[in-house]
Amino acid sequence: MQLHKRDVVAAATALLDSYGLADLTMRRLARELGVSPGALYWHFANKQELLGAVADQILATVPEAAGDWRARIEGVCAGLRDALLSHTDGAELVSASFAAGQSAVMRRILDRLTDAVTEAGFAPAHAELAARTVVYYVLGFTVDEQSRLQWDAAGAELPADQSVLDDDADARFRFGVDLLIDGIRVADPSVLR
Amino acid sequence: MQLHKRDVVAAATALLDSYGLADLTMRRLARELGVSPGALYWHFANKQELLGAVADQILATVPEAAGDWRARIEGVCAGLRDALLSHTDGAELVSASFAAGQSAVMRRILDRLTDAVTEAGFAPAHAELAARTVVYYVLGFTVDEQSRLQWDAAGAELPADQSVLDDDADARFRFGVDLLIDGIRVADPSVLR
DNA sequence: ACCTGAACACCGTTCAAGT
DNA sequence: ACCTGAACACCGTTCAAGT
Repeated sequence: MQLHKRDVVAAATALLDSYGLADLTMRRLARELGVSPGALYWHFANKQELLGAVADQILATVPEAAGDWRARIEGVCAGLRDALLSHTDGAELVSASFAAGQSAVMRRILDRLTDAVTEAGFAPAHAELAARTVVYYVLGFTVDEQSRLQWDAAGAELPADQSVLDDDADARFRFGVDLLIDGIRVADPSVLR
Repeated sequence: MQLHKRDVVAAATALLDSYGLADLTMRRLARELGVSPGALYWHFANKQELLGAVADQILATVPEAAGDWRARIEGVCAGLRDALLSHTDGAELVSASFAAGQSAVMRRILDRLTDAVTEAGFAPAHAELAARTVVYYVLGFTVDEQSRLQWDAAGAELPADQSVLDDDADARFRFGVDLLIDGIRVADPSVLR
C-alpha cells in the first residue's frame, strides 16, 4: 500500500530510539519500510527535512504551560527537556533541526517563550532574544546531559542510587533556568517597553 | 617528508575556510596533503579527535580577559565569538567538538568563566553551571548568527549598510551576555558560598 | 501520482604489507 | 615508526523508466 509521511516519520522515530541518530540513515529507513531509497524523496525534499519532521514529532508532547510568565518559562523548559530525554539522541536531533530552521514546533515554542518574556516587560525584539537565550540553554544543557546518560548506560552498571543522580540533574537544570529568569526579572529598564 | 600533527591541522583549517565543514573529510584532507587516507589514522584516532584539534586551533586566538568578574565574562564571550566567526562554520565545529568533549581549549575557557562566576560569589558547583550556561549561549547565538551570515553571503548582494547589521549583531550578542551577567549578579543567596 | 532500479560520487575506518 | 594499497561496509541524492 501507499507510503505516507506519517508512516515514514513513525518508522524514523522507531529507528532513532532503537539505534540512535548515527544509524538513522535514508537507506536504512527505506529498508525498514520495504521501499527503495528514492521513494523517500517523493515525500521529503532531503534528509534535513525528514529529520525536522522527526524533531516535530518528538516535540509534539511538550505541553502548553500556564500561569504567570515565570511559571510558563519554567513549564516550557521542563516540558522541552522531558521530550528530548524521551528519545535516543533526542536533544542532538532537535538541536540540529532547530539550528537548520527545520522545526516548526521549535519555532512555536520560541514564540511562547517570547510571549512570556514580553509579559515580564520586555520590548518584542529584546523579548525574542531573551527567549532564544533560554532555548540555547535548554538545548545545550540537555545535549550534554543526554550524552553523559547514554555514555553511562553503555558503560558500567548503574549505581543503586540512580534516582539521586536524576534528582541532581533536575536540580541542576532548574538552577540554570532560574538564573535566566533572574536575569529577565532585573533587566536594565532601558530594554523594557 | 614526514607528516606532522600540526601540518594536518593547518591543512584541515585551510580546507574548512575554503569549502566548509561538510567538505572537510578525511579523504579530501589526505588528498590535499598528498598521503593515503589511512596515514591520518596514525596521527589521530578518528575524525572526531582531528576536528577537536582544529577546534583548539581556532580557539587559540581567544585572548585572556582581565578586570573584574563582569569584564572577564564579557571579554571571554566577545573573544570566543570573534574566534568562531573568523572561520567558515567555526561555531558549528567548535560547538560539536565541545559537546563531544574533544576540545581542551574549550574546557579551559569554561574554567576561566567558572573562576569569574566564583568571584561573583557562587559556590564552585553552581559556578560551573552558570559558566556552562554562558557557554551554551555564546555557542547557540553564534551558530545561529553564522548560519544566517553565510546564507546571506551565498545569496543576494550585501546591502550597502552592512556595518549597521554588524553593529546590530554585536548589540544583540551583548544583550544576551548582559542578561546572564544580571542573573549571576542577583542570584538567590542560597547558592552563594 | 508514486515508486523502482540503478547509477553517481562519494564517505570513515581497518589492516596486512611494505620501508 | 610511519605510511601505502586495497578493501569493507556503507552513505545521500538523482532520475529515467515503469505502473
